[in-house]
Amino acid sequence: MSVQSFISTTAGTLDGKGRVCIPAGYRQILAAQNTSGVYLCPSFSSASLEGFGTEVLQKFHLQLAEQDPFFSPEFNDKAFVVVSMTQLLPLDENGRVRIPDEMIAHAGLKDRVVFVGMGTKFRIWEPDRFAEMRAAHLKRALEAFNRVGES
Amino acid sequence: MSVQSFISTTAGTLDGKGRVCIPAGYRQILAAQNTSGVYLCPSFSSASLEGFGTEVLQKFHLQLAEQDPFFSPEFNDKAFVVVSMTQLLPLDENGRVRIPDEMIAHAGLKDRVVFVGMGTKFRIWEPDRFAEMRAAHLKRALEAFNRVGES
DNA sequence: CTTTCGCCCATGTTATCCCATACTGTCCCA
DNA sequence: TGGGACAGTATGGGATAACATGGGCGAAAG
Repeated sequence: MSVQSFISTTAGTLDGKGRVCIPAGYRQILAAQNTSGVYLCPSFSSASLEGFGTEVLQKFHLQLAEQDPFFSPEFNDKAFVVVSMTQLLPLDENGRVRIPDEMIAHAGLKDRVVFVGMGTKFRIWEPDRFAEMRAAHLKRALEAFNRVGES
Repeated sequence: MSVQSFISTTAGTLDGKGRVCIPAGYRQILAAQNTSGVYLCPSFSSASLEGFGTEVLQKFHLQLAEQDPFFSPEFNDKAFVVVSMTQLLPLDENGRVRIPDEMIAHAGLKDRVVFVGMGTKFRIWEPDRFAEMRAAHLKRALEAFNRVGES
């Protein structure tokens, strides 16, 4: 079995209860990682949410376990940024999660969302913000491409 | 099943009797570590309290055992800070603990608290102090992120 | 005798579970 | 090649249990 990764972007909805349905393909990947639910945390560098399975978190947890929990400042720094902001959200039997209000606020979610595959993780965006962000990305990529073409 | 760890940050309250309700998820982890109650001690590096189960304490004992118990100054320092300040607090049947007054004073707790997952342990903060601390942490993390991005 | 602590019940809120329905793509057969 | 049936998927909403929190009472301690 090959290493599965989150790809493509798919649309979804955020209902009145603050729930979103995780795409079926993503759920399969999460299940394959022995993840009961999905890990979610706000992206600290963008207005979106990051979703992933145990694979990402476990790697991080192992790093932490090697360090002294009381006397290593490094431990506290690392643990804080990622671990404290991450939540393990359970899936209901239809494959949905309830997204905490702070996260909804952080990503500026309204009633629609997009899931964006990023390989080992995926992101959840408010559609308009995502379009903006993507346009900027494409523009930069195109500029870089043209620069190479000229030389 | 993978090693459970304390993640996410959740809000809670400190009532007039000096009690806080440990989040249900944390209680499960503590129970899984065969901890009857919760170990609590003042953080010596911040204005917060540290909570953990037997796992941390055991590891700590192993570390200490490797050192010379009589002639290592380090031993005395570590042992003093952690062992002597740590208390095993019992949970009532609703999952609450009575926090000793010295600890309430140390963390500057008033009527609200936040539980901050740190992997193998968790911390209890006064919300305003936590927000301050978190802002500083995020700023540093973001700076580091941008530095990497530029190079 | 007074105060504190531990124990237990009551309540409001929130999340979890469950069912019903709409939808979409896929497959099969005409 | 088109239409229809079906299965997997997505969404909405309602009932129920779990949780967090406040308060009361009795026992033990000072």
